Amino acid sequence: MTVQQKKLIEANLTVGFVAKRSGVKVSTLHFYETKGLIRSWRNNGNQRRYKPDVLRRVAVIKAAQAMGITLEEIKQTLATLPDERTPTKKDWSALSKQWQAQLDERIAFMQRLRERVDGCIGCGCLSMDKCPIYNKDDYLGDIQNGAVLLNNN
Amino acid sequence: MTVQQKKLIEANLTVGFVAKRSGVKVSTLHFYETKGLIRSWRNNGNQRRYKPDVLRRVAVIKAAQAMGITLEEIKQTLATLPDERTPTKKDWSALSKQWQAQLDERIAFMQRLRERVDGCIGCGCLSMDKCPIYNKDDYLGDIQNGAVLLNNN
DNA sequence: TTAAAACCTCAAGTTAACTTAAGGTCAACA
DNA sequence: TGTTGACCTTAAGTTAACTTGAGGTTTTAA
Repeated sequence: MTVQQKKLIEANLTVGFVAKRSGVKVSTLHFYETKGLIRSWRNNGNQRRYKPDVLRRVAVIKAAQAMGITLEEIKQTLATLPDERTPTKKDWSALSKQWQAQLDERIAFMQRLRERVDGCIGCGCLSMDKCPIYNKDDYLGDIQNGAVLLNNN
Repeated sequence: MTVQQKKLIEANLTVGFVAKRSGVKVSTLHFYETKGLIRSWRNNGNQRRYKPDVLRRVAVIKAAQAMGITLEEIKQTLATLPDERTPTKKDWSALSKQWQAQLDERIAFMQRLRERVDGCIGCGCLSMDKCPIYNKDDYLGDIQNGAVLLNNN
């Protein structure tokens, strides 16, 4: 049995192990901890140790980010998970529900935007008086409080 | 006839006018200019003047941003517009086509993500050995080069 | 037991996309 | 003709989400 397998079974994960398994850097885990998104305890030598469910947490954080949710919002939502016990299926389900709705909204927004792009940006009405694209009340109002997609490469 | 109407007709827009009409700040227009996204010439008193099509350009920039396209990418795409003449319907159409495809991709990505969130984050398989969420090759691979949505409030 | 690998903290750096500030010039209108 | 509002430039500040570096300690494995 390797050390890592042992660690896994003992449910007592090192930061390096969590980093490798979750696909984020050690520095990111440190960072998430300072932001209150994940938690750890320390061993005798002051090194971080994690419960296995941190992996799910990180996965959820990443998924939520990919949906366009900020770390701050994610933190808020993760805070609704139980503090004392390990989250159950039901707990994670509730999170999923919250973000589902947001995601639906964003998809709808993008679809409206696509129509707009198709219908308006490519349209022939280059006159400033007539083209709705020139009217920010009509056009940008939607975008103002909408979503922004970014590449994270 | 107001001064602004006059300006419009003379096709010789001030930065303040463009800012108001396009819904961005004057500093943003300055910024876009330094980034090569829009252009202006100067009057005798060294003040910026714009052609009316700058309004469409800014609108297009905003729309593209809302689709998750970075300013750098937008710049690349805008560079395909003709330099010498005012862009026509056809020119803008071509841009629209390029971004349509990207937008479609992103929407599809989000939809996959939603399924994933629904099926996986909320699922019961909290075991690290079995749940695909713990396997970054299977799960995070998609996200790695995917999109990130942010609020821009 | 000892050297390398992994870990620690804290401060500073990074990128995108802007915004704000300071200090000065120009233009519009009463 | 003055004064207020619009502009100008340049530099520095801002926010999110991390990353990098320096200098030092702990663990692991041969």
